[in-house]
Amino acid sequence: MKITIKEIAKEANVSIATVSMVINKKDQNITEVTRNRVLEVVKKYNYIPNAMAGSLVTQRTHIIGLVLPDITNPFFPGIARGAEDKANEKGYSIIFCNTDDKLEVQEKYIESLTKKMADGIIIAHSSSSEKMPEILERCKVPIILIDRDFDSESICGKVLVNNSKGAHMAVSYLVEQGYKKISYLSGPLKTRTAYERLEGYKKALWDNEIQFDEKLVKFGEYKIEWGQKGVKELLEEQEDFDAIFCGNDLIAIGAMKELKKKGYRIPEDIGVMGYDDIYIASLVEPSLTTVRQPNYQMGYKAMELLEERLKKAPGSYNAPSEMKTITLDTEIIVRNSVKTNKKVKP
Amino acid sequence: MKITIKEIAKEANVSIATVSMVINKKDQNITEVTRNRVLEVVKKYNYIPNAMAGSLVTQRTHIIGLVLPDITNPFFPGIARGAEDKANEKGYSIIFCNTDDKLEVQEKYIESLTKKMADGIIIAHSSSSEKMPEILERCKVPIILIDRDFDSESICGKVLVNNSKGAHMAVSYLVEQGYKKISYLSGPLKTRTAYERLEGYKKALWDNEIQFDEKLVKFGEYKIEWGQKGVKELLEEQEDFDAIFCGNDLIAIGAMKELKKKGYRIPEDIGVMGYDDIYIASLVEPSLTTVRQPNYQMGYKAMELLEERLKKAPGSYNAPSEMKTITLDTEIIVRNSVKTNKKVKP
DNA sequence: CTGAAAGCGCTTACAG
DNA sequence: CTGAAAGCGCTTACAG
Repeated sequence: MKITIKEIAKEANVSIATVSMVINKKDQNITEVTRNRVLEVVKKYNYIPNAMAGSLVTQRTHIIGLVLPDITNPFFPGIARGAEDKANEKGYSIIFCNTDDKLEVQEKYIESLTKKMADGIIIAHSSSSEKMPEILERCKVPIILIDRDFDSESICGKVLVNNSKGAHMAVSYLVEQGYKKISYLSGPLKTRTAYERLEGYKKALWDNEIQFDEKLVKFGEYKIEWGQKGVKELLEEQEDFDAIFCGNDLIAIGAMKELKKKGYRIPEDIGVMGYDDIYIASLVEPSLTTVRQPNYQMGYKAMELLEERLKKAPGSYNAPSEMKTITLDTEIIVRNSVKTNKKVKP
Repeated sequence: MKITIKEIAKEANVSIATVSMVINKKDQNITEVTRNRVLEVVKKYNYIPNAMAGSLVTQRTHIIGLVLPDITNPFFPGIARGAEDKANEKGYSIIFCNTDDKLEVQEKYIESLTKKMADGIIIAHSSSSEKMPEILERCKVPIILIDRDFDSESICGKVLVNNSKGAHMAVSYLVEQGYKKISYLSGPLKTRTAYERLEGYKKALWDNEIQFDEKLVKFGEYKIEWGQKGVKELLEEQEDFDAIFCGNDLIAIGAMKELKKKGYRIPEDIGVMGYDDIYIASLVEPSLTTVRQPNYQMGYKAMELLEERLKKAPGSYNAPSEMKTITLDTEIIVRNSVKTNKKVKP
């Protein structure tokens, strides 16, 4: 069936050791002539070495496990793509797994990855659980955490997003545009994102010497409907607001819909900021200004971190002192072509 | 470092052959006592066998390559998820690759998968190329094609979508609702999808004894802007139409936007059908009726096909006679809560 | 019912 | 500069 190193060696009249060296470019000590002879035979038979056999002796598979809740959730493809790009660059392959945020499933995948001798694991850990599954604790390979923070001895790196800073940027941007009474239509407070963004919102107000008014902060769901409802509530309660910082893009879309329905112009009358910069937002509300999550970067950086770790000797993997955390910043995407008339004077 | 079968065997006072048999459940011939002794030691040391070592002798890695243009394109996560679910069910892992529709990249990935001894490959082949890359032709493992058709000896299965039938269903649905002058706002005709959907559109008209009118068919891009522009054109040209079948959801969104702007009510005055059923559509136009692509099914079925093939002996893989094609049907997703007043009488 | 041995396809000291 | 040999961690006939 498939041709092996043995056949190549025989055909080229050299030992398999020589073939191996030529193929792996460890051939400083091989004559030009021999090398070429080998290379020719390799080409002639389209010989592709069996990496698994090699892995068995090198103890490196160049396989990385990427454990995500669900690739179908628009949040994750960017991460996957980033990780895959970096992996490819460095000669790694990525096995991906969908856990649906279920701990048993996650455990099963970790075990499968362990069996298949993955060199490392990048994981967006299930938020639902308070404790790291035992199997991860026991896991012998380097683990990089993404997006969701978590403390554990066995983690060798983290790549997180600065939600608080993102919110701070968003609110500061609104202030810069001249808005002063900024409402926050948040997602559910029990989510870490909502909480962190609330912190950023408060800090931005503080930094700009704007009084925090809790009546302007409302908690709902990360859905379009909540954006509509939230705006309705604000209007009904006759709150005095001139801008809305929305917990995510869906809320922003809902808010804009409702505002437009009531006859407000955006951003002239009322400013609106989204968060997450999902594809949909730019299609539905082409003028929506949003905070973009660095998803691609997150995946890319995670893989980068992992690769650096893997360059080291297997022994020194999980020294806790070696833990590295990267916190990525978000970015403001301004799409408003219309100028607000609330611009502050320079 | 990691414990091996040798240690387990020694600790349990049996040979490694026995341990292997117990672990792989080929233990019909092993005494209850021996088995338990082995199992105990396995548990004690949390022994997880090295699958790669096994693969070397069984010639099966239980790794499948999934080659896609770009996981970031909303069309693909569903496919990936479907494939992964089935793979997981059957004990396979999936390595995923993004080719960006570039042939060189695709070749590189195929080679990498070959090196890593993937048992099979599921591929959405780059549309840009006319010929199958040589490396795929040479590829020794079973290959399943998804979404994009292509002829090649080395293909052992295909999972495609019946675009023509999908369009037929969509147009028939509109007819059923009482609409009679149905326009088709298509994507670019050079794409296979646009062409096939056009065929379905024509056939549906024919089957319902409606005269085909080429002035009602317009080709543009798969974008919101084209939906708006297309409607504008139809109105300006004073075409007589009472429904629009749109080439995809984005076009449908644009069309609905424009129609509403001009004061038409949907679906009372004018019916609109989308195609693809992307997430965005249901958010933006909650009442839009669409044709749903069976993406998840496509991935799932592809993996199923592959797994069946892999159960057979390695020798019989690529017999062309064994080629199986699965054509999946689309599904109409009706979201209109409002009833059209054009309903045909029963 | 269980074990000794061969072998999967490589890499890597080590000798020469 | 190149080859013989050991070994990576398993599975699988084959003996007994």
